Amino acid sequence: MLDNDTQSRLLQQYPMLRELPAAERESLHASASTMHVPAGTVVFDENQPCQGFPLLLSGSIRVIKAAPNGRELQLYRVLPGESCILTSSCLLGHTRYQARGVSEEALEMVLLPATSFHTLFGKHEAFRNYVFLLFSDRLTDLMQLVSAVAFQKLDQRLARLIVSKSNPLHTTHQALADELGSAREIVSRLLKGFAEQGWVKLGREQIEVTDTASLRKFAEL
Amino acid sequence: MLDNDTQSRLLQQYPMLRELPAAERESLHASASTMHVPAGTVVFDENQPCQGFPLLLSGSIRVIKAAPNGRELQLYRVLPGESCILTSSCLLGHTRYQARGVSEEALEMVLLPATSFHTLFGKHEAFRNYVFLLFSDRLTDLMQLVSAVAFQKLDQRLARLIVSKSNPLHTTHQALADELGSAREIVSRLLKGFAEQGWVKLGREQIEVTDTASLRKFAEL
DNA sequence: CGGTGTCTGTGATGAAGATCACAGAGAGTA
DNA sequence: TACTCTCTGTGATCTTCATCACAGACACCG
Repeated sequence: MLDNDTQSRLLQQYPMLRELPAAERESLHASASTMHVPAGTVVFDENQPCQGFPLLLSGSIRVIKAAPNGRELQLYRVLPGESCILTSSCLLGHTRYQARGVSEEALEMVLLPATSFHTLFGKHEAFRNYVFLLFSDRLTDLMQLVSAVAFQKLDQRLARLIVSKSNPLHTTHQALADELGSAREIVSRLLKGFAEQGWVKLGREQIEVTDTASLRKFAEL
Repeated sequence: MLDNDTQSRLLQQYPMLRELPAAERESLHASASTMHVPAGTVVFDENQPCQGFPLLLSGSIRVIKAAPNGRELQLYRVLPGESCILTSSCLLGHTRYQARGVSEEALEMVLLPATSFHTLFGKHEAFRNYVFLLFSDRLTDLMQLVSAVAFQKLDQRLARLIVSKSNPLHTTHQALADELGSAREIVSRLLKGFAEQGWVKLGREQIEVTDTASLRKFAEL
């Protein structure tokens, strides 16, 4: 059961829920539950069956593939207002998770039981369309990712990653490496190169982009 | 308008169409058209808008990402009974193709106009579920592919590819390289290695697996 | 202040694959 | 048979990236 505050925040993050008839929304509120998860928690993991459909209110989830040797690669990131498409895939395809989800910051989310998800999905076009749009976006992302990993050099991928974030960037080289599926040293060296070009200024846990134009050009964006 | 023979073959390949009410099936048959495409044709290409929803009766389509330098990587293959999920994604997300589709053998297919697709999708659960299952399967495939490309060595990927095909394998090294997103020479050398292990026998446009067990084991299957 | 842990810089070394450049082998065709 | 294609084998070389091994830098905390 969701309290009033949560209900209104849910509607704010997921406007498509407004299109549901009031009765349906009521029963959604009744069957759902809220969850709080600290940062760095494994929310779901490879080969796990899927519990329910999460609606993120705050925080973010990194969806990653982990390699046996400890390296990892980020597939995509789930933000509030989105939902984990992997979960939809599990629920609809009756399969198991094929990747790992880790909370990046503390999460606040509403968990919709599988049955409610199926009901909503079967009955309401708005909900279906929402899920489908997410699906289709993720598919696009993944195809981009595949071709980036297969054909692009790491320096370009790194440049792209950096310009895609908000400017003074607070993160570690290791985190960037994990996002790219590479090793920390490589990222350090490449960043040094960028700095020598005058494109960025480096500091501890900080990267400041000083020449966005050149960096974008290099990233072929 | 589809003729009777085509209609029955369509139902054979796409059993879920049987679950549609007869009237709906009629109008589908009326609005759809058949298409024949020779082998090696680009059926759709990156950044193209999407025309309609193809239902494959025979032949197969390779869906690939092409790199600027001429190399390519196969994302997946569309077989009769399946449908191109990229197309669904385009139609539902109102985006453009993010990859290229090339007919492998001559294609025979039924093309459903976009409007019919949307009608079917909106009205009929059987059709929706079908599309969704495909979506979910592709997503799984793509995630596997990403992690293979990012973390696996080429020899393992090649081994896996070979054991996944029917045994005496008629294909060129170049074709295998294209499927893996690599270069022909590398594939040749790796195959030579497999042959030296006694796992395969090589001939012109032919690879015969002589020790499936070892090859599978090597591929970690 | 010193101690501890995390983050970063950097050299050395190695492995996997890409690229280039041909040579030779099969197979089809005039 | 000779000619021509395509397919395959193979060496040499180069780039990129991974890995290992530390050292220094910074930040926090007792």
